[in-house]
Amino acid sequence: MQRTYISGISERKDGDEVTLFGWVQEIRKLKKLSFIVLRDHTGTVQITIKPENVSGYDQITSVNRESVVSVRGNVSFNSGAKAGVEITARDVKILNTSEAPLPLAIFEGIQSDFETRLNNRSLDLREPFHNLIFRIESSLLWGIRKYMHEHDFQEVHTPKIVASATEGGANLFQVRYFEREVFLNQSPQLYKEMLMASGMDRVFEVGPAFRAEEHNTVRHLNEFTSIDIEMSFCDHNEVMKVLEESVNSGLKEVFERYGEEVRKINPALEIQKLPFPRVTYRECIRLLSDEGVEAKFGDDFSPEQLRLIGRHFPGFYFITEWPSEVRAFYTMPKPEDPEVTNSFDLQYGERELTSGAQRVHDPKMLEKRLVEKGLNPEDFNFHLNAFRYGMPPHAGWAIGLERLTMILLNLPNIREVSLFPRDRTRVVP
RNA sequence: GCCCCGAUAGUGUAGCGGCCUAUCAUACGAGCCUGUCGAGCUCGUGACACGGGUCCAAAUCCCGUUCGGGGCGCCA
Repeated sequence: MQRTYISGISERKDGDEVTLFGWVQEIRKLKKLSFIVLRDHTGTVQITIKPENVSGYDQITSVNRESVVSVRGNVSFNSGAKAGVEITARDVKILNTSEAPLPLAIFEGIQSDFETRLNNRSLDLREPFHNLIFRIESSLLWGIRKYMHEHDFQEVHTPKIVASATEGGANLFQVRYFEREVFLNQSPQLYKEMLMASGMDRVFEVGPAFRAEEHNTVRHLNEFTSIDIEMSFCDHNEVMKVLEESVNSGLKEVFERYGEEVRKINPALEIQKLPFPRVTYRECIRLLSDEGVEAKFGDDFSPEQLRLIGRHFPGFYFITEWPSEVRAFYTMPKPEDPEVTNSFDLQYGERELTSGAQRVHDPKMLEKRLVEKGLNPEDFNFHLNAFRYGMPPHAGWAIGLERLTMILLNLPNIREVSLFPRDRTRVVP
């Protein structure tokens, strides 16, 4: 007995016997026969059940919606079913029943609140679109991973449990670690740099990052998936190239697999020609001032300002050469203009996707930058040690997988792209 | 952290001082009908977040609490 997926039925011949597994999405009970709409992760199909063909007819046709069943039956292409095909059941087994009523509306033409959906996330994910989001995310990541492997990047896994609140900036979650207090890492940054000192040359990591920020917005999560790379003997320009190429590789994979669906969800999305436009931070300030909006050098752009800038650059573009005030201590100053850095953000319209930069590789300069940022170099000894015995010049970036997927599908809330989102208040389920 | 907004059946909503023993849809239950396919029809089930106050009268107005949504700030 071999399982057939619902999407595979169309390849069968009329009369073929198939065995399907799935959920009962709908039951229509008539006098002389009944119909079940059966769903698996590949689609839905109508099952025709006649009392004379199956045993346990009454029990089968009175099962609650969303119960799990197996169906053995024959493919029928000439049945009058609107979909053009249906299955004439020979044997239906109830594998597990579902309670009723359901705690949220999935197939009733009613849009439940996101809150209700998240409280019942496993049920919510049965809804084909919600499910599709994650298959697309998986393809996207696969496309990026493929690019990394093809370009000689080694996938690594750095610790998420770390000893000290090191990097300044974002707040860390404190957790108990036996008799000590430790932290959940906010980024693999320091570790992937240390791997440059170990001669790994090109690494990438896909893993969770934790931010104890009390933000309450549609684009922030307190736990998200970070795609990180670090690369030796290169500057920011080379990793920007890696970034745009890998993003395109991810998009290509998505279009190959889910092109039809994605074009429906977000018709504006396309694989953009390389290179993506580059605009410097200073140019952005000028651009804003031309529009009559004051922007002070040394400040980050506000959402409002990013909206204005984004209007000039539909799609992907880089904002480069950020002032050192708004960049982390490890960011390399631009040699011929040290007020700014060899850094960049990848943007999509008004939305920020990535931060990256060439890093400081000289331990003396790194120490100096730590002090300038008000941090204590002592706390960074584990990191600085890696720089004392021959650290190559290097650069890298980090991109949020959820942000990227959200932009791709033009979704209004990043939580849609997280299976079980962690935000300011939600830690369950 | 600041500002604004909200909470009515399982789900999603209408109502915004008396016409509310609260609308509609969907769900759920009973039945009728029909190769159905967003099925149709009939009947039924089911709710004003919590606590206080104002008022002759509160789902409706006020205060507090809890929970939620959005914006900003913060945020590699």
